[in-house]
Amino acid sequence: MTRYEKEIYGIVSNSYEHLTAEKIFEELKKKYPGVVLATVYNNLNKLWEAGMIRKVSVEGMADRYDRMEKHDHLVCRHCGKLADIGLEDLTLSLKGQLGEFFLSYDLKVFYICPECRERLNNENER
Amino acid sequence: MTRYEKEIYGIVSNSYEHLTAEKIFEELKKKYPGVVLATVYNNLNKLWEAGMIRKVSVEGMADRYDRMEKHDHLVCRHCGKLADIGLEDLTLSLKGQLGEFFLSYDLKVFYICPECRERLNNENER
DNA sequence: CTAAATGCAAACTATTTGCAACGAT
DNA sequence: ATCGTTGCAAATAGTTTGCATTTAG
Repeated sequence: MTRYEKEIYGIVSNSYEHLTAEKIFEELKKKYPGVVLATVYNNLNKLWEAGMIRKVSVEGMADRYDRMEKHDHLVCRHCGKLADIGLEDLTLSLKGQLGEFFLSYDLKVFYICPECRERLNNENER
Repeated sequence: MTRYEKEIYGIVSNSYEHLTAEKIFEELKKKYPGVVLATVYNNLNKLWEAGMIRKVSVEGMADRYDRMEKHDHLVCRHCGKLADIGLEDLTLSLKGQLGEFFLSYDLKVFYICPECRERLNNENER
């Protein structure tokens, strides 16, 4: 594992935010000002292919990177922000339905986040 | 509803494939050779925002457009192809866990599709 | 010493936007 | 006459690639 790979893995897997490549790049630059964005992308892809980090894709937004630890995502339909949520594990049920062909799953739940809800309420009251 | 909107809605909602904007564009051109890709994107977005079609986003691939009818997706981790699958409906369970804030959910199941499985097997036997 | 990792710039893909012309009410 | 729709070209965002250079085992 190279310097950057290790560093990027650390950033992604220790964060509870859902960082874009750009954010990770900014973070990494604090310690290694010389690093370029392409290197970040290359390492993110390597880590993803090695199954060490997750990539989270939501229509219209840049991909986010996330720690592996099992959890699902809430996605605000208003502002696009992600939040973690631990829902019932579907693995067994899916394995039952699909057999050994099952690899993994990705469950996203759409909602309106508390901040957006509040904002919308305020706008309506006026 | 405009000509193109209607046409595009028809293409997407009558197809069991998971079409990209590009494919829809090609389809539409057969009937309306003058249409441009930007118009397709604009109409797809309008339809999506109106809740009339789905947009399916998988990391690294162009977005796919799909009919609304409730179903989940199998995604091949090898070739990226999508397939429909009807899994147990999670709506009630999620509403129970999240309350009225719940809007909808998106469940993708990753696997290796039959074609890729076969291809991989053949390669191994050699 | 060698192979892999990095920097850099350029390429590329998917998608969106601004604006002028057009078309339907 | 007006307002939304379209064509067009250009812009943008996100991401990948090729190649020369550097770095690490």
